[in-house]
Amino acid sequence: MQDTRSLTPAGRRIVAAAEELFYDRGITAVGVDLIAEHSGVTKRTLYNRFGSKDQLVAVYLAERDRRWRSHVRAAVDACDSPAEAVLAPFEALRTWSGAGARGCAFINALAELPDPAHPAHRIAADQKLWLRNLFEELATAADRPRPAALATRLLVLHEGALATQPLALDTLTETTALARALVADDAV
Amino acid sequence: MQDTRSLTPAGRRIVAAAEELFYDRGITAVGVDLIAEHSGVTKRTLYNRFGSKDQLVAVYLAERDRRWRSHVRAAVDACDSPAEAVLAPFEALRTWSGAGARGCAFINALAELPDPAHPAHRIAADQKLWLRNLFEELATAADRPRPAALATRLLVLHEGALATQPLALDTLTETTALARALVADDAV
DNA sequence: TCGTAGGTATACTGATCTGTGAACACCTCC
DNA sequence: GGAGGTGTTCACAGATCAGTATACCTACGA
Repeated sequence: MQDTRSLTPAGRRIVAAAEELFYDRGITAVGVDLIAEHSGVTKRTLYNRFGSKDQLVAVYLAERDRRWRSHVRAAVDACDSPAEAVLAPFEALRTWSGAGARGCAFINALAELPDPAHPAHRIAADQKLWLRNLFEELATAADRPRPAALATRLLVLHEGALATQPLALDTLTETTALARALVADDAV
Repeated sequence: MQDTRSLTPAGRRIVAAAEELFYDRGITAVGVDLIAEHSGVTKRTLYNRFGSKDQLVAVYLAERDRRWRSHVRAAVDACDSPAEAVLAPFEALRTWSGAGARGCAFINALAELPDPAHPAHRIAADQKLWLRNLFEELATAADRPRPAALATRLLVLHEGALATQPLALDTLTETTALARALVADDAV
């Protein structure tokens, strides 16, 4: 859709406020008036920029997706070995959002917007598919056997750690350990 | 809270309609008028039984939790060996809801109701904790080493399979295979 | 026979939410 | 100096939603 950097200053502030409010309080629970107020902008401007709330939701998810991918890519680039790079998304998850333990923004969005025709569905599905393919690429680069199956397993582990995040069970360390074992041990 | 069997006939129909509608379309998106209409009951009766929509949401989640636990227990009891029983929740997940691929009702509820004071949070957290403890009990009964760590890993796998369910990637078979390997192989 | 519980029918209140209309101000670039 | 893009102010429409009020009906047990 639209790129954030091509937006006007007011548009960027709106997206920033939407990112925080939608994620923290839920999409349906947050009204456009609240977003306008938090971004110091009139509701009229919001509608002039984005046309509808649904469009703003799509921009919000696309922007979060963009930031997340960039965060993961940075973690991958920071790795020394290809084997270590396979685990980079888990390291990225650890450093992504310390306090804001509200789980995955895309899974949450799907929960609130059941209509498959909503643009949020494509964005969410694309994001997970992207991560799965990244896992497969990294596994291939690290010369792991059966990279496709390994990628699916790592994706499930990743989403499981993300989904159990709001439960305050501290599952990430155990999950990362298991992922490391999966990547290291060819037998499993 | 209230047990379903202690409810009046109209009350049971309301809970049944709420279960279907809340799960399929989302809690916030479904109004009390729609639930009353689908259960063939007046809105007045709904409020006489449950007092508020929040209360009805809590009853809905508690009832789904009860049904899910009973489903898992049945799968556990149907197993021949203790080692097989550790994997029963994954088998239960496979036979739980074939078509309704909307992910975990409790995670979805948390996404829509961010207020930690809402009764839904306690119910959801209790459900995941119950599953984790069940995994630990089953792992102990099957004489697996480090049952606590294994239970956490199996919980993450379970939640990961559930979270990726709406994405239509068919992750459950791969996840079950990994869980089986985890239970079988003491090294990992 | 009478009271009580469960339920119906219908209209209504008050709040909230998305989205629009119209007039006006500022700034930059041609 | 005019035009167009950006944003403001403020009122308002239209819809939806949670929850209430009032009156009435029926079955059943003491």
